[in-house]
Amino acid sequence: MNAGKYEKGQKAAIKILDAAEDLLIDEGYQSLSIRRIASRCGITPGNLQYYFPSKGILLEALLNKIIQGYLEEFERLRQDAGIDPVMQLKAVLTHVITDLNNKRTTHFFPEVWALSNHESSITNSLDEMYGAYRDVIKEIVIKINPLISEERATDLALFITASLEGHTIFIGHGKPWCKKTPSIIEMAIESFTDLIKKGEPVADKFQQVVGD
Amino acid sequence: MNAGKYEKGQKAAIKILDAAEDLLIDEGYQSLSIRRIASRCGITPGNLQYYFPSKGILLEALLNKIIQGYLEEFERLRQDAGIDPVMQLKAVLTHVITDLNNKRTTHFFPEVWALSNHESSITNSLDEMYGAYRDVIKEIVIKINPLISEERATDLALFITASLEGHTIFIGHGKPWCKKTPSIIEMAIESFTDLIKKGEPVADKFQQVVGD
Amino acid sequence: MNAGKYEKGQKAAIKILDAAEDLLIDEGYQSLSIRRIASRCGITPGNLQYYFPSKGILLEALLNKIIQGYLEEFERLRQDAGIDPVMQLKAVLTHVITDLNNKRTTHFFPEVWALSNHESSITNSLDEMYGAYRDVIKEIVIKINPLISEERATDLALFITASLEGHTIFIGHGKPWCKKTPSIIEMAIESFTDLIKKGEPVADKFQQVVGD
Amino acid sequence: MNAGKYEKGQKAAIKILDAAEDLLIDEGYQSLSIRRIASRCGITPGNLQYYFPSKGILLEALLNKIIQGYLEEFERLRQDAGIDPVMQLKAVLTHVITDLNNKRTTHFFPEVWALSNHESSITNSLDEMYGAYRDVIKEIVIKINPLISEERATDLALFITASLEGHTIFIGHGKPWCKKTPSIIEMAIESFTDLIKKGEPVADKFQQVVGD
DNA sequence: AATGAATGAGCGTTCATTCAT
DNA sequence: TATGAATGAACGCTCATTCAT
Repeated sequence: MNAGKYEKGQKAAIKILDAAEDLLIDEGYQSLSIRRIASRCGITPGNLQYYFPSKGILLEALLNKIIQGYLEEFERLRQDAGIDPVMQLKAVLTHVITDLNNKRTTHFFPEVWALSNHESSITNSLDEMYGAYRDVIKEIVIKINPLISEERATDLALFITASLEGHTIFIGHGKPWCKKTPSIIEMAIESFTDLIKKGEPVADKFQQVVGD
Repeated sequence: MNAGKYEKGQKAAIKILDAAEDLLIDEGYQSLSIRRIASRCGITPGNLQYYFPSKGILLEALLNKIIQGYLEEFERLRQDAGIDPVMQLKAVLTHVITDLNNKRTTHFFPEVWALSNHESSITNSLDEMYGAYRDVIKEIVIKINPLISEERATDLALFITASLEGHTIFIGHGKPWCKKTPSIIEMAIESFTDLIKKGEPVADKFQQVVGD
Repeated sequence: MNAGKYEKGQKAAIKILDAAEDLLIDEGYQSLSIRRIASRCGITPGNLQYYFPSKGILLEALLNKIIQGYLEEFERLRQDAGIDPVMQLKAVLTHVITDLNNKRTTHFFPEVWALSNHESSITNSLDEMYGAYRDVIKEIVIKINPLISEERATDLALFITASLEGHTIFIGHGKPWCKKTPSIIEMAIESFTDLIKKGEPVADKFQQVVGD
Repeated sequence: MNAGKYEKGQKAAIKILDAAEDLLIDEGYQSLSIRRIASRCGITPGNLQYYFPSKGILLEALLNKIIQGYLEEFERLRQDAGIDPVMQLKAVLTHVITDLNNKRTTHFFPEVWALSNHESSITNSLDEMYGAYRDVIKEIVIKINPLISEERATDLALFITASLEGHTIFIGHGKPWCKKTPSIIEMAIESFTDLIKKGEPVADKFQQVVGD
């Protein structure tokens, strides 16, 4: 990327990425063409390609930019750690689930989920973001139940974050179940807290039966 | 749709939809062009368009075909109702989560999630499918906890199915957390069963505190 | 053409030509495709091509059919010969100019004028029709002014009919000068009658001056 | 239109319009495709579309260009006003009728007449041109017969210009009556001059009869 | 840093036509 | 007679990209 060498160029690069983001959110990846991005920010395709020599490069920069926003948000969530970890979990869950209703969140993630199945270049950035996300949750999990094993905490964080992502499709922006958001938040808090407090699972199916 | 009235034509229509499905799964919606579908099944674009006069019509037929498969699966799950509803829930969760690892499931859903944000024609079929999915879960929820209200059952079904969808992105085919599938299944069973058994939530945060 | 061997086939051929005519009038030659004609009369393109093996053949049949209608009209005009040839001229002019307002007349002729510049197969039918048209006028011209030469009568008929055709574009169906039709009729009657009565022209410009 | 801002681009845009005009004249509107125009001037369809983003835009530019030529011609005719208005009328009629024999005139107008019946976007430019055309004639009409009413002058101009257009089809380039052009000119001069000099028409049919 | 110009490939779609059934 | 099926070419158009200026 040629961006960022001079101030003017930095501004132009940002303008391009902003236009690209708007386009991606508004009309989906199928409509994300160099021409349309360029025309959205009033420059020529040739000029755009000076900043981002190929569409792939632009896409990568775009994803990193958006993901960076979420990473910063996760960092903020981590630092908002109150005294009571359960309250912190509630706060995080409430925040994250509520955020699903932002058009940006609702529209951005399905696009990258789909893309990442076919373009491995995208997978890495996404994985990194989800890693940071899980770390926030994992930290809280351990605070809530310090006796838990490292691996169990990892698994719980995976289970919790993955479950939350699933709600995007149902209670996201413009989705038919929007009004159920409070109920979803309540169930999430309830079930995840219980699950964390329970700690380790019973070892296997046989024991499960015996345990009953 | 001009789909085959002779046997030969029927076969061709099926061949087209199969090729389209393969292409969608393998390379994503961005690569799903009439020309590529046609060349995949060795016919000309003109001939393809004889069967599916527009890309939109083909896409609709394709989605309905795939979704039909899932609908039939849900129907099978419902009829596999054993004596013990908890065991049935376990079976369904195990089946559904395991199925996330099928390449078809892993790749198909993110594509339609993304599409449905921008093409409302797709939303309907998808909603219908998820409705049937939720009904299967809701039925089991009520069997497990007959005292539960209609609305709570609905909410629980929404919460459970949405959560499950989220795992697609993490333990699906080719995803880095595949090996965690058994753990995810265990946590799902554990937490969803508990949540269902608990029944109605306490009304709100204030009452929560008071109730304690 | 395979049409006309059996009654059923004749009907089908007529149905096709009627649909083709409607389409030509409504949407112009650019929209006159085999497929659209076929779908207009509820048959398949393959079946249409049984009656009219190629588009050119269909077009020729279509033009002949329409032109036949005008030929019959001209024949009727000729036979409506009253006692007074001047009155007959008035009647013919009034009829012909009024007919320009028929959508069929307004739309059909520009299409064939354009076509005949590039497809000589069309020119013949059109020439034949205009020949019959001129003959009607010529006959009246001679009746009005029997002293006139054969050639002058021919020229006058050409001048009159050509002039009339020109009004199609201005006072035809949907044209901005429709309401001027009565005035146009009056001027046509006035000037053509005078011109006919005047008889032979002065031979050339020099004589014109001398003649004065 | 992206028409050339550099000299090179300007030339290309002109080259495109010239090729388009040639093609329209030579082979008719049915053959006027982006691809054929592009290949006629040795560029790619993509490049052509850089200058004229859609076929409609190109067509509009093409018609305006051609019509502009005729508008300028009419302006020249107006300014060639000699002392004697009758002589000016003769000059104009001679020029206009003679011009019908130009292939461009013979072929262009039937195409746009046909087009304008189905594409309203074309009608406007054409109407404007004919308006200017009629104005030239109207001016001369008034000079020849100053006692004439405004409305009568308008009607006469309409009658004259419309009549002239009609000859396109019969004495135009390659038409069978070409050799009659001098005779047509003579009759046009004769009859139009007389008609103008006569002035207002007798009021209605009854008076016409009585008047006789 | 930015534009104008150009390419070549691909897109969805329509077309006249052919032919087995 | 009539349909269903298939072809191959062309259509208008958009695209990512390149490059001289």
